[in-house]
Amino acid sequence: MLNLRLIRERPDEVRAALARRHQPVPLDEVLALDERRRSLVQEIESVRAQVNELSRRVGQLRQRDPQAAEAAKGESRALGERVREQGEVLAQVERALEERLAWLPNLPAPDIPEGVDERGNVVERTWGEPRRFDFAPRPHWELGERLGIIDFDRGVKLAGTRFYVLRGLGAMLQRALIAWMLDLHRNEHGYTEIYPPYVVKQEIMYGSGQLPKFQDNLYRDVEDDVWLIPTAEVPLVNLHRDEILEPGALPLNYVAHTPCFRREKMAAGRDTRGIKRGHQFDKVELVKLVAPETSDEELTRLVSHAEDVLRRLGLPYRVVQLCAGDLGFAAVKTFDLEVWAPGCEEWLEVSSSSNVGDFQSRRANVRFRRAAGARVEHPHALNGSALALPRTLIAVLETYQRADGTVEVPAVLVPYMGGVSTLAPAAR
RNA sequence: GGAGAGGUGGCAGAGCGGCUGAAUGCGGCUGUCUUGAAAACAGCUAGGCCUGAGCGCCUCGGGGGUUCGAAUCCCUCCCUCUCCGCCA
Repeated sequence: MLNLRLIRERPDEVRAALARRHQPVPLDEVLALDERRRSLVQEIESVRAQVNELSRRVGQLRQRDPQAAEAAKGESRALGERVREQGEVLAQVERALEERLAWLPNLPAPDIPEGVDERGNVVERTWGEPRRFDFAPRPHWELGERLGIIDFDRGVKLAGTRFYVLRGLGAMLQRALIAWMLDLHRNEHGYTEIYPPYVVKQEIMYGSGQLPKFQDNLYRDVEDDVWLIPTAEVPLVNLHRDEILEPGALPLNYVAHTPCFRREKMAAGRDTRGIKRGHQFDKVELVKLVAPETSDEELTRLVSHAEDVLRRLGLPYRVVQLCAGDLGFAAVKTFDLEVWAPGCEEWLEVSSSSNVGDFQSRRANVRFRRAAGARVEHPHALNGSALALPRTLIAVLETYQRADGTVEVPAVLVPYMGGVSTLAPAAR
């Protein structure tokens, strides 16, 4: 949610910033509705003040001068009627305004690249050398089936297209990755581990910006009106909803592992091969709530924490900065990490880290105080995947495969695999 | 799921339908005193809205209603607690 006051006071700046996204935005409607709302509020409040004054007088007069009291009552009643009528108009205007406001994306940071879509993204740097093979590396769907660790057919049998089953050492390898990543972020990067609900109420989805715009991509239980989370970012960002954080509470650093559920309506038909894009996948997510002036440097730190995972796994990757036109709805600035998958021969987005400024804390009504008695402010929020499991799994399998079709387990994961250091076909 | 009790400020806890945005206590902040601290005393101590300051408006779990006027009465939903049932 953008600050309405900012839109009102500096509409041209806001308009210019939003234009960089290359999407139409109904800013003029917002301004007109705001104008209308303010004039209605003024009118209603002044009439209501009169009603309050009259009521006070009725209270004083009712013993002393019943007749005058009755007169005041009549006057007040008429005014009250007016307040009610105008109040309904105001409610309509406010609903319309909130609706428009809810659809406005965040303002891109001034220092990010210009661009219309992903073609405008900029590769910041790369790490590691893609491995050279003296045989033709297989894609993970072949490796997975030959090893008996990825079962596509039975996934479809159980839940339909875009679902799969991990089996044996495949399931174990994912679990090892999860446990190892959580430990890394907790022990070395200073995050607090959270186990959140995997379903949330509607207003929680609104708070992190998933609703109203991305309704089509969410799963939902209509009977209880709860929504399956598409990322742990949703519950984590809303953890302190409607709270005023004590001085000294920031920065808050959270890590959570959750499944993520996405209907992928917008990406229908894309990436249908393998486990790159499914309706259900696991992810280890990092979320920070920080003082506004620190959020830019905190983003750098967050990205480095995600990078650390790839480095320790020995997986070559590149850091991509998103241009203004490719930025997510809530984001101010975003860096993606793309890992090299030698089997399918593409760069896979395993992580996306964003500074969202106060966009989410405004929507979720999260506030903090710098000192006792100081005014309340909205903290900045940041989120980043570290990492998304299926794509990490793809990179591990394809990178560490051998000519005979077995796969070496990266050294850091062996202790988490109960000592297993090789994925082989017969293994259970 | 059934029965009962209850939801008021950071916490505890009052509140005949009218000067109660809310007594009182605790906690917190500031000041006096003190070398310093404690104690004592005094003051302050919710959030939000608006041509931004005006003896302005809103909020006592959410929403709706009655009334000139609702924390206080009515309806409804949500949540918490106790007991019973069920259960990973």
